[in-house]
Amino acid sequence: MHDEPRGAPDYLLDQNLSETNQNFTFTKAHRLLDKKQFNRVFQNPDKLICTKLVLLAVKNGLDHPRLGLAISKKNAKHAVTRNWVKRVVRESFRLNQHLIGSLDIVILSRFGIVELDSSQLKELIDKQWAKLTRLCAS
RNA sequence: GGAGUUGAUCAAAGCAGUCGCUGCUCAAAUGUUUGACCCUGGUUGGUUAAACCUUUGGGGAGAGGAAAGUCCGGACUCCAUAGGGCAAGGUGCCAGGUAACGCCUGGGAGACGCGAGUCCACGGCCAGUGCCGCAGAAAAUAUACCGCCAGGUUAGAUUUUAUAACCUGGUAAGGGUGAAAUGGUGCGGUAAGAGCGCACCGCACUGGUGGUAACAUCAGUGGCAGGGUAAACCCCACCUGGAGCAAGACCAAAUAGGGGAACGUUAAUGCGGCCCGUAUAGUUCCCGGGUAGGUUGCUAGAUCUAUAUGGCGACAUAUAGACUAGAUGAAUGACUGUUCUCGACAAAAUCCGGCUUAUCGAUUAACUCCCACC
RNA sequence: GCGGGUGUAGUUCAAUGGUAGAACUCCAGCCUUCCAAGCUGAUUAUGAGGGUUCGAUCCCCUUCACCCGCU
Repeated sequence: MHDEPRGAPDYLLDQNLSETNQNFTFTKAHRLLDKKQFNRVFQNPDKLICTKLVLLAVKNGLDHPRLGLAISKKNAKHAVTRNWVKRVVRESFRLNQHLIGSLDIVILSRFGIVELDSSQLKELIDKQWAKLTRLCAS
């Protein structure tokens, strides 16, 4: 994936929708920023629940997906582990963003997420993106 | 060489590469706005400058010793400039340091250790009050249960001695209870005893010496004050106004800046313990309406590093140099290769000074004890 | 982030510094053909670690867990 050609800015990508001119940035445009945007997702979402995570998704009408995280203090006690979960999820989102449709996604943690190690969590999340896209397309 | 004591410094394991995140800075491009100029009757338009948004490229920076707990103390902001009294709370050997402290340094008393050293909420129950369960004679004005001793009466007895019971008096040595019982040991003394007397120890008072002081030490006097508890009320000395960056300020947008009722200058609110004092000119309830963001505060400071001087030290002063996170659903990660000893506790959120708690280790300085050798 | 509060049997609550108690629950027995109800009996606790005190649920310190308020 590191051999992808680079240099094409986003506004060009938006114009011709080329599959070859992808890049893998993660800016504020790719996040849910305020309470309104979060509430919109919590209103009427498509849910995908597995043992350690809950994913909520809703279509957003933009050209790219957006991500929001809600990792509670109850499930991940220390700030270090909360930050670790967020970073792994964000990294996976960044690398897989072009496989996901135009969705607003909120990810919640469930009990036991601390027991996973870094590679297990990454593998788990990588699987969820494809499932989620199929769920929302149907 | 071994065993220890006290500090100081470091600590995302290190190196290389690719992708990515948040500020800062430089350059370029597109766009928007504003100003000036040009063409023109006017508009459109063109040139140039500045600011802003977005994108691209380059450079550089980017979690801790505890960032934690929120246990103390400050800065800062608003309430009134932070006032007076009472209440409430805190601190508590002495001297110093500090912006301040419940912190730190040095010294003293006490306890522990062979020692280097360590620990220590360490004012006052002869100002007053309260409490001390059970047990015990008695738990605070001391008292007299068992004892011990003397005298008397009665019983018994040939008589005396001795014995038993009762009464009166003396005693605080001995006994048992308890966490705690009115100085300890020894000698003298006595009917038995007792600081009744003496020696030593302890205690209290007075004076001298050393020390800024806490205190230490010496001499004399008194014969002995008087239980514990103040992290019980309390007394004494000192300190403390309240709320907290979700404090507060500004901008844009929107508006209801409305209607009704009640209270009211001897009053209401600020003033969130109470009163005084003081400031403001309204305040409260009901109906109805609205609810929403952005910027700033936000990191240059009781700052850090080095040197010199003063001080036992905490620390202070002077000179030179450095700029070292500032996010806002919240930034430090992922992957690949490689090396080793296979990597603890753990993430800034206004900022500092401490304390406490968690913690794999590494380096280093000073000192103590033991063993061996010279 | 800032500021408050609470920890006692399995549950809900009491308890001047002096043997931690009540109700419900659970268990055993009695009663009943059996179950329920009733009666009798028994088990079970001061979040943890220190300190003050002769003696701490209580007073003080540290720590852990939980709850609440403020955009």
